Amino acid sequence: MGTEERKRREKEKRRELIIDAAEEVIRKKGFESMTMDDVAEETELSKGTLYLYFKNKSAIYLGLAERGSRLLNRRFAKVLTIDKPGLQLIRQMGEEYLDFVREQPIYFHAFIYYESIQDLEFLQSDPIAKRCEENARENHSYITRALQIGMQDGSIDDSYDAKQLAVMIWASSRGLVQVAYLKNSGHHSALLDDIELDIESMFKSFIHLLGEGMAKKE
Amino acid sequence: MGTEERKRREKEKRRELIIDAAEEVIRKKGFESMTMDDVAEETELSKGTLYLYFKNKSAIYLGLAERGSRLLNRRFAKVLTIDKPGLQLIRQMGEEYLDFVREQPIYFHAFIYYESIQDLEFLQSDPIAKRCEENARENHSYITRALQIGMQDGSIDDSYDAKQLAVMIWASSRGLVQVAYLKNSGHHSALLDDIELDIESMFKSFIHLLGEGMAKKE
DNA sequence: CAATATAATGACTATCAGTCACTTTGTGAA
DNA sequence: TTCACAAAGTGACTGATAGTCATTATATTG
Repeated sequence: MGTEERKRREKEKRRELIIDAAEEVIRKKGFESMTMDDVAEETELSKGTLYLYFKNKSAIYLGLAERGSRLLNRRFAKVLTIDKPGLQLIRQMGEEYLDFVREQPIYFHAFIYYESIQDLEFLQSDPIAKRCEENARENHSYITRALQIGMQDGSIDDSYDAKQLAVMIWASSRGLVQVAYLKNSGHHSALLDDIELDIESMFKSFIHLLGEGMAKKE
Repeated sequence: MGTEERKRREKEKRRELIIDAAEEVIRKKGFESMTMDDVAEETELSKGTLYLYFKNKSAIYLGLAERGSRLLNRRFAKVLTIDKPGLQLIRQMGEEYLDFVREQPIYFHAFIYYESIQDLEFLQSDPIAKRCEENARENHSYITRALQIGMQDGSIDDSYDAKQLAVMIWASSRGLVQVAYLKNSGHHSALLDDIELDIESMFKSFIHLLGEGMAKKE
């Protein structure tokens, strides 16, 4: 009988509901202020039950990061279906990343949280952490793919190593996007206010700069 | 009598000692695991006394960020004294940043912490937070200065806005440097391991890429 | 329907940030 | 030097909250 299977699916569904609730609580109270009691109330479960579905609070945050990285990957995958030069695809992915952070800042916060986890044991044993890792890998592969396309169509200098370049683009964009995140979320910074910069145009400018650097020289 | 002044200095000294202790505790136990009791023990003060010098635990972390940003600024200021083309100076600052994070990862962690603070009230009232802000501004001015030098000596394309470009360089480098930090600190990432990349060379490559992008075209 | 397994519960414990009534130390006037 | 007062220091206490576990409720199955 498919009881076994049904149970597994129901458990997965419940996990998703708990993550939904966590998202809702964070929307109301902020990321760091979320408590397990809040999530319990929001889900209408008891606190103890939460721990049947998630090892600890970290695991819930990780669940958010996993969901976020999945959503981001979906956007990137879509970009790859567009028929344009590789360099354009990279540009488009940058735009998507920025939009993503603006529309769903909670997930970006969860990424930051994920990266702050130092507990190796936890990172290697938890299946959600594993999926985060896989998602990061998938994300990297999309960027690499776009670069390879660009190298073939001549829009990107093929003397670079695509995989390494992908890491560079990913990491540096992350830095830029984080600035966007900081501006959006509470963290006020007079420096950023002063410099008359809407992030949008700065990001465009940055991608242009990268493009210049990557472009094939004659 | 200079009693007033002496007291002020002693208070400042004590604050520094507490930050020293916090650093030591973090070295032993990790950033997030530091407790006020730990710091109290390390300083051989009572917990209550800590609160006479720091409003709360956040303020101690902030103290670390302030110290860190001061040290980083010192490095950047030094670079500016070198007589080389602007583009070279930017390159050198990148190297310094990377070294800094490798040698003093605790401060970089404190930067991340600082950025995660959302409490506007606290950020605007706390004098240490103010100094962090000032340090960030100073840091930005060093990068801007190097860019301006580069624009004058022709090593950097002067069609960019120096201030805006400085933010872009700062933010993107931050992303790269963070990868270095992740590799060093506990956070294991199979993705980063797989791609045969020592950060050193990737960072060099990135600065080269930026350089290409910023370089004056004929 | 009874026996057993699985899921859910919430009172409880441990930890830790932050407080405050009390004690100790320092200062300056008599 | 001594006393009164102020400033600095203390640690037991409180409140919040992550995580546990003995107990209860529900589902499954022979």
